Amino acid sequence: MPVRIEDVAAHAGVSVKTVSRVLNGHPNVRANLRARIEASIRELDYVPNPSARSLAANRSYLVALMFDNPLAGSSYIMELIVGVLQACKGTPYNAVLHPFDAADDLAARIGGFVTQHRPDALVLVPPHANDAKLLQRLDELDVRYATISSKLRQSRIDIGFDERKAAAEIVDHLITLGHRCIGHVTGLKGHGARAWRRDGYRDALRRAGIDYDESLVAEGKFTFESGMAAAGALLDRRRPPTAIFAASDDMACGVIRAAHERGLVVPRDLSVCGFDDTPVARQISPGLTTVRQPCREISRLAVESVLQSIRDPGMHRRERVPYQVQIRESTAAPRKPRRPSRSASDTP
Amino acid sequence: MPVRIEDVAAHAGVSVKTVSRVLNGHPNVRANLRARIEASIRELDYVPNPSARSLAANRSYLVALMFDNPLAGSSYIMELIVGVLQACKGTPYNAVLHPFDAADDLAARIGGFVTQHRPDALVLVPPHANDAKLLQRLDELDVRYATISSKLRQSRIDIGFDERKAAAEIVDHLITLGHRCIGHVTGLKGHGARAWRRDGYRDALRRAGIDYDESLVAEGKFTFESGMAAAGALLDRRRPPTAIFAASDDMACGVIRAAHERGLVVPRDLSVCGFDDTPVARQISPGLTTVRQPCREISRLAVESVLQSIRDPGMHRRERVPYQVQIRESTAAPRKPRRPSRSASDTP
DNA sequence: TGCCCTTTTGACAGCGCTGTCGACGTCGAT
DNA sequence: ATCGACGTCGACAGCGCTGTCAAAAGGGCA
Repeated sequence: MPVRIEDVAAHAGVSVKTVSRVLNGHPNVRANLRARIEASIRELDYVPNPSARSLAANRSYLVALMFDNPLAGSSYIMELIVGVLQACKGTPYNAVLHPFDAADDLAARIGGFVTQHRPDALVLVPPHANDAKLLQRLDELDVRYATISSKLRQSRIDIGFDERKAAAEIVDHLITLGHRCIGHVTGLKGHGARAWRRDGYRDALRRAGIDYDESLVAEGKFTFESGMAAAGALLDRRRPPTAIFAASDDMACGVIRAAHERGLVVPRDLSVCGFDDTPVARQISPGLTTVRQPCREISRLAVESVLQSIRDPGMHRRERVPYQVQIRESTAAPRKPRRPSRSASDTP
Repeated sequence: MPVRIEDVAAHAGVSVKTVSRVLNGHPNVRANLRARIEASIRELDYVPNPSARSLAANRSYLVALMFDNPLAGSSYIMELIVGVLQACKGTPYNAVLHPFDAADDLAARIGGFVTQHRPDALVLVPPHANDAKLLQRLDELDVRYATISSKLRQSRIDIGFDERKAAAEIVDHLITLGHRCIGHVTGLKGHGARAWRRDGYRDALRRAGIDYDESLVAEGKFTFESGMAAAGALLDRRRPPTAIFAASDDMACGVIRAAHERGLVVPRDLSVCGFDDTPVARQISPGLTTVRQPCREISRLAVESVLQSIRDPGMHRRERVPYQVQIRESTAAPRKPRRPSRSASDTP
């Protein structure tokens, strides 16, 4: 039923092979011939059959985005997906999604996965992107991959942004507002994001000459509940922080919940900031001050890079894309001035 | 490099064709032969090459989920995706995602899309699922599709849930709490969800003997901003409602923002409920009372059904899956009793 | 046992494209 | 003018599987 490469060849008066060359952007086709063939393609509305292409060329034209299964539903992944789709648009590549339990031994199972789906390229996000054994196995299997925000040097193609600098910048913002006692809720162990964001927090304190107080740092796991629990511990201290920097928006929401439960009003009694700029940051009241993580751009670049690396296997790329600090209403100057003596009247 | 069907045939001592029959679940293979072949498949770790299959069988083994482009990033789509992936797991089918601007004339462009990607089945969500011309064109092209929450009878396979009943139920909840003056923020015109949820709102009022007041219904578009604007209008009325039912969680968040801006505390001064149970409903403070829309199950059923319809073209299916009303902290009894005379003291 | 009909199995072609390899044309250097 | 080197193009086989169709095997009945 549909038009085949053969029809195009006949229409343009050339061999099938030459049409194929034009389709695949091969050099060594004279310009006028190329133009004639391209015209025929347009005229006949020809689109190559992906299955036939895959079979003959022994490529799947598939890019697999692998992500952690329990995280499915997070807007982070959705944003990444959008970027991946953008990158595939206009190429013969298609995106396929593969949730994988991080609990499983992925390094062991990846072989089966690859022979089954034969993706031409993989895009890995944390925690998979931080799995050294997995990356090594992929190298052995000679499968191209790009990582996103991996903490491993091992990955030849990695896209991310300077999370440490961003974290420092947002903590700077709190310091500029006048906060001196700033709590931090960390991310999940093993994630690069955890260390980078915490280090940024430290950097900002150091620059401002504020002592780093271990007891102001509470363990989180990037989730709402973990943020709530961690904030509870911080707020129940004898001398609670006037501001809390949570390493993710979800956790920041948990912090706000914990504050509300204790009768605190944000930002009057507590400034809160998050990280990621997920949709909830905009929708919560007050709007959450946070760092806009350029997910779409990151995954778009990751896909573009990894596709490029198919042609140029030796390729390396380590790109940090620009981010943006989003100041909203959840951060404000602390209520009490630093010297408690001045404000005796405001406790009723 | 990898094992081919030929290897399996040799190992089992049968012809390639018989192995193919087993792979595709054809009848007319004697049980003992089938068992032997299945054993060989397992032993050799054989997985059929999808491209070769597609080419020979003239099927793509692709299910396309088409959604509206600007909506990308919504957790609704992400949930649907998860369901689609679940349904594909264990089948030879793969899911591909296709964002499409609803603004474009999809009915005209779908032909090109289909010849390009050759999906075996489509899953359509609103607004595409409500595009009569699109569905008609798909029928002409003989492409199987399933719709999700379509308002059109035309669709032979549609999965959804009883949104009208669910809306009535959540408004019942407000009435039971004692609210009599309940506002409603509608969804976007053209969506079935808009009409169903508004009708449910009306049903509940009617059952409770409360007059339907047109001026308590404000136009929304399912987005945060539209909810905020609509709530603003309702709250600035001479006699503002004591509760607002927004037709989506995003809009409910907008309602809460509008309330905050007017110095109102939720739920003390205003009860708010939403619809969908997106992640934000859990993370916002106070937690949002809403209806849990079983997205994953819906899309999973949609895919299962549409794949089934490939074998049985005459198939019809119109399934309503169970939903759940999620009561959280954003709804409470109204502050002032209905008779204003009793409460003279509480205005300072 | 022999016949016919049904069920089970296999030989073969071909899906639509690309890789290989060889033929031909073109150009510059000798 | 001759030759080689390179650039350009086409014939052909074959990627790994399934559809078609015919052959073989089984089964019921006379």
